[in-house]
Amino acid sequence: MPIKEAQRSYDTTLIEKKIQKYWNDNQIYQKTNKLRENGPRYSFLDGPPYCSGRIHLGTAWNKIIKDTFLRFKSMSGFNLRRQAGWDTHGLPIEHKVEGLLGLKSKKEIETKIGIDNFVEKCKEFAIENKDLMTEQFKLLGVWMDWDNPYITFDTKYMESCWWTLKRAHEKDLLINDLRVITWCPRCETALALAEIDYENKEDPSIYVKFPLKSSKEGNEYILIWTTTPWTLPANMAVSVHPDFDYAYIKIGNEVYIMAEALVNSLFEDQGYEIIKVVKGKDLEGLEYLHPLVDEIPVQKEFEHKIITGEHVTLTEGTGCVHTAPGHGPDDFEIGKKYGIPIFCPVNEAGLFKKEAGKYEGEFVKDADPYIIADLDAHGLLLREGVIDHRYGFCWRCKTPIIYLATQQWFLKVTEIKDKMLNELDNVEWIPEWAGESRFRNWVENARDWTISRQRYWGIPIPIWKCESCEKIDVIGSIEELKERTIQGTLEGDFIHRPYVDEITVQCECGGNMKRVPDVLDVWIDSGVAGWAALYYPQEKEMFEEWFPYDFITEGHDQTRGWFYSQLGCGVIALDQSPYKKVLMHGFTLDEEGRKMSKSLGNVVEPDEVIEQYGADILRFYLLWGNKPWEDLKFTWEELKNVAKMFNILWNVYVFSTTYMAIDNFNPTLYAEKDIKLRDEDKWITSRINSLAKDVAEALDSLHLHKATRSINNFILEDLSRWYIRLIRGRTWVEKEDPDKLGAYYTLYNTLKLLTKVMAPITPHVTEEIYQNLVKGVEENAPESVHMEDWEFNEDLIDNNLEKNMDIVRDIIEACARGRDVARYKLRWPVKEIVVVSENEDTLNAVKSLSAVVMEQANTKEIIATDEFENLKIIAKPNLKTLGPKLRGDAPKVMQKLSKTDGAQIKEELDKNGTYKVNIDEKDIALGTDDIIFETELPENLVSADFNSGNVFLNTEITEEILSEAMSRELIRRIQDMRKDLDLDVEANIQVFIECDKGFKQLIEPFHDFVSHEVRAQKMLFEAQEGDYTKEWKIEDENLKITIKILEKAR
RNA sequence: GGGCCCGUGGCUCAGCUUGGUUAGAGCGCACGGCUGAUAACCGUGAGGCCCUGGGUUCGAAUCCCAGCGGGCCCA
Repeated sequence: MPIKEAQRSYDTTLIEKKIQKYWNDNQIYQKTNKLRENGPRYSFLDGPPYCSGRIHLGTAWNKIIKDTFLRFKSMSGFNLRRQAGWDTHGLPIEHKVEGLLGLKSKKEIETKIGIDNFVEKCKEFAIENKDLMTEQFKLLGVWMDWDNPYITFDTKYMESCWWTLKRAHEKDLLINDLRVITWCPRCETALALAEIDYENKEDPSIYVKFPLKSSKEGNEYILIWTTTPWTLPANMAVSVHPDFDYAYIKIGNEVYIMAEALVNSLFEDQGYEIIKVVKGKDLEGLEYLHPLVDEIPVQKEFEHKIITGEHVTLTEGTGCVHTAPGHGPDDFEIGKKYGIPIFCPVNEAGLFKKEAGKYEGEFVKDADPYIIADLDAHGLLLREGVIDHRYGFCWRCKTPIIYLATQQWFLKVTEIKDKMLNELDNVEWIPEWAGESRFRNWVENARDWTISRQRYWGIPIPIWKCESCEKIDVIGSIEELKERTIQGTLEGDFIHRPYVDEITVQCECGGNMKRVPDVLDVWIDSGVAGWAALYYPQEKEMFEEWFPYDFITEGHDQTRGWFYSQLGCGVIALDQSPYKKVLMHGFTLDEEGRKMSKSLGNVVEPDEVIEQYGADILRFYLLWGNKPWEDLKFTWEELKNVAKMFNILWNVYVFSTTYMAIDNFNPTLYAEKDIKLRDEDKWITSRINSLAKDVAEALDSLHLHKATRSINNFILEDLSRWYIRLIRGRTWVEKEDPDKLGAYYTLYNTLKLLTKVMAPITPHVTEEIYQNLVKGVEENAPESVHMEDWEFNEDLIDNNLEKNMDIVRDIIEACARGRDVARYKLRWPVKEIVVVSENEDTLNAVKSLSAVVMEQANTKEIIATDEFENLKIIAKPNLKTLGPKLRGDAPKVMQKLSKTDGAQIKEELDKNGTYKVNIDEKDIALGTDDIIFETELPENLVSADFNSGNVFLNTEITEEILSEAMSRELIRRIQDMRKDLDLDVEANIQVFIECDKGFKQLIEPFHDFVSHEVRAQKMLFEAQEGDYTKEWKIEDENLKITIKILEKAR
């Protein structure tokens, strides 16, 4: 099957559909993997996207980076593991399903439809979304093991997760503790730090006076500031910094205690008097009255004192910090230190409990105004305002989080932190700062990880607690569970809630152990992916082959997410980091640099882009627009730009196949001796091999932007703008000419290597070209470009030739500029071009590539020299010095000089230091300062600069030149007419020309040349009937051209 | 308040690691050219306090310090 002429236009949709079908029908992905199965292993772990329903541009980018790198690795001979992964559990799906089922609260899940139905529904939803998203990824051309992914709800996967928890327990890293943690009152569950989003929010900002007990007159107060009035019911103390200065200030009849440094910021406009200043530690132990004792009777039972703590700052507020150990981590810590009861009158739904007295039943945030009003009524509200500040929100339901003291399960990350930091040293980060600075900083500040969630759709926490002796056991496998089960069945999806809740196991003490009803934080789910995806430790073989992973890549949000959870879980389970190399990539932003979000309405869907431009163009663009680790502003304009480049590539391909098809070209039929390679052929061969080398380096180091930019530059500058231009004439030759074959042969190999180089980035269009071009003629070639080996020939790289060509291009461009200035058309040859440069490399370049220069500059002769002798040197008197000296003789000297050859004057002046002028019988000696030399271009010469010199073009029009120029003008007209007729390139014609005798004479010497160029079997200067006649004007010549078609288009 | 990243023509970005001729592309704009790759393509031109201020240096877009602005993460 020979090379076929390509479709005229680049139809991405058609090509991509066709190619994807080809891959499917022929199992190309499977065959490609099989081909490499004995190669060195390279393991990759897919960060599992959440099954939310649709992929967005960021997820697309993520998978495209992965796909490109992995395809490159595959072509480089590696045996890959590239299993896709899916994150399925957790709140987001629970929310969606709650919505679908019309449930309004957590309670309704249990009361209205039951946990079993709810969990089943969540699972269905996840599967549905997984399938939808898989299709979307496939449209992008992403090759992964889609048929065999790891899924976090898979029983075996969850089993590995349980094992991890057991490991944690064995190492004493799993604890149950009362702590203040971040809590979502909407979802009624604990949240980990990684599950909190920060956004700006308006809150009340109030200053409250707490009356001091010791005050005799009842007019002394300690002043506090808070933005969460609802935490005041739980106030148990006020913290001051032991070393700061605190002032007693008097305003009117009242005395307030606050940090001296902040007095002015608060009371600047008021008259105040500082009575005394004491250290914070002097205030310790002072008792005050809770401001809301009337509303909250329980508060009467507690003592309220001033305590000291280092956490107090002077950045805002009063330096006296309202302390509620039930509602703040710092407060909790200091409360424990002072033995203050952890009073928390708020329940899991964020409603005040009975202990909150008057506020019972109220949602905390809604109680703010009542509390403020009550404070005001007691005369304890000093000031009230509004503050706009950053506040944490539940990352999925966007409810403002609150802090609550609850009993939760934790992983003691603080104890393994050092080990994690150590392991970090073994990981290679791209860019380096992502790991060395950013991630390291995050790990250094790690806290214990709250892993229990009071929800339903998740991996059940594998902790069983004895009803009699309260001992806990962590079950690490299904086998273990089976052995110890007293009650419950281990069938179906027993490992999920609610079924697992019914399984009770035997305690050592003989008692009955029941499962702790929590599920795990979803970040554990993905954190264990490294071995859970390999079903370790239940199965060992795959694990030994593939673990740890050579490479992962995710967005910078995963610093606190997957990069972290994997490292933590890895150190807990296996004492090591599960990954060896990480590329941290950026986010996709909109054109203004804003995050893409539904609320802003600026979301760009990958499908939308594919529809308009195709997956390949999207892929190339995403890897081209920016460095991978920087955020990418998505702009349609830039996409258009990339599309343009592909159009040009396609044009090159069309051009090539057009001629190769006509001539039935087959590169396998020729030996070196049958073809003639010109310098430009060797040059483009060198360039494409250089490109392959550069791209290999760029891809391997994940500098993907460098790869795409090199490719872009090669296609536009080297291939399209230069090489195709240089070989045009040769492709037009009709016979079996070694020179033409040289061009085809080179073009063929260049395109072939280019498809390989681009295959990882744009897998469809390269496959399309490969299938026609390469598979058309090379029977033994692999079935797919993606099964080709990534290789290039270093021996074919000729840096010197590349450098010379650069110089020559520069010179040819300068010639074009010169012609432009002289209004001398490129179609008209020039008599001579002189390249002048003092740079030897430049002169050598011109000499070695003179054929290229002559043809492209369209000149009859080319001269390279270090000095241009044809310049006319003009000597002029320097009137500044001569005027005063010569007075009346000055004009005479001027005249004399203008008549003498400047070069001669210069020569004499250089030799003797003076030049003598004879005027009116007397000699006047002129010194160096007296003469100014100027150079002038002789007539018919035009000059232009290039990087390392000048070119001079001789634009004198001789009879021969005019003759050739007119012939070329004529050719252009006839070609234009052929195009009007939409003739096939190889169609033959007859041409009849009516014109002046003079014009005919000019054309006569080029009769054969013209006929050949326009494929005219006959060209006569006479009027005859034809298929198409058109009148033209060339310069001042009027003529009429008639074409007669000899062969109809095929 | 802390950590990290970014700041280069109107727009999108190279260059910065390793300081050195005149800071490069593309888009857009203006002008010109080409016409068998042609619903394309090519060239020329205008357009830059390289965020600001200090410092190091013979020399700074590049290195150092401080600040400003933006982003992400955290407190």
